[in-house]
Amino acid sequence: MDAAFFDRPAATVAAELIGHVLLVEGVGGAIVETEAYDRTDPASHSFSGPTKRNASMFGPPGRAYVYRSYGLHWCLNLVCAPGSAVLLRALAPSAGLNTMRARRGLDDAKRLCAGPGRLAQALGIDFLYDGAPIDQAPFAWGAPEGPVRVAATTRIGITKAADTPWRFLLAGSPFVSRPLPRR
DNA sequence: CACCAGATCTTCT
DNA sequence: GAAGATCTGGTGG
Repeated sequence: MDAAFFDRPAATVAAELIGHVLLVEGVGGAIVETEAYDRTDPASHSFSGPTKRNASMFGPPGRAYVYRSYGLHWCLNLVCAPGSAVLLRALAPSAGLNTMRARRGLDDAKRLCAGPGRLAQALGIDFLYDGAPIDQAPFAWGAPEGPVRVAATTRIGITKAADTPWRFLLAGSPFVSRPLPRR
């Protein structure tokens, strides 16, 4: 998993990331839910051009873009082709469970990393990680451990481009933030 | 389980 | 001023 992997359209990377294991300081698990945002996407932070907040999205691929959501949560993105990024929305926790439980003040593994704010809190992500290279320590990657079935659906919590099917999840996973809609 | 308010930062109007 | 890539704890069915 080197920087070149991320130097492609965000939707491609978002789909391929499903099932890969991500660890930060040895804490994490398999990615089960992602969303893609790009430069031409009205829902994206990068749509209106660079700002102080989104500067990382316009920097080199393979870095982190961390922003504050609703004034209190951190959200972790992986920067892809210029102006695009993948939002990490959920993990299936497998390493450092007790660390995540302590950070989240919660026992239930199904809710430890189910949602972008929860995931960032469980992994100890904050603004200090903004711009950090994700192909180096403290980040570590592992290949999917079995067959991966990826489902695509619409993204959550947005009003613009609400019909764009750029949310990807591991079919049948109990660790996603919200289940795949019926039909 | 559905709905709702509150917390409170960054950008844009 | 208002809206937003959210989460939590409350109330009510």
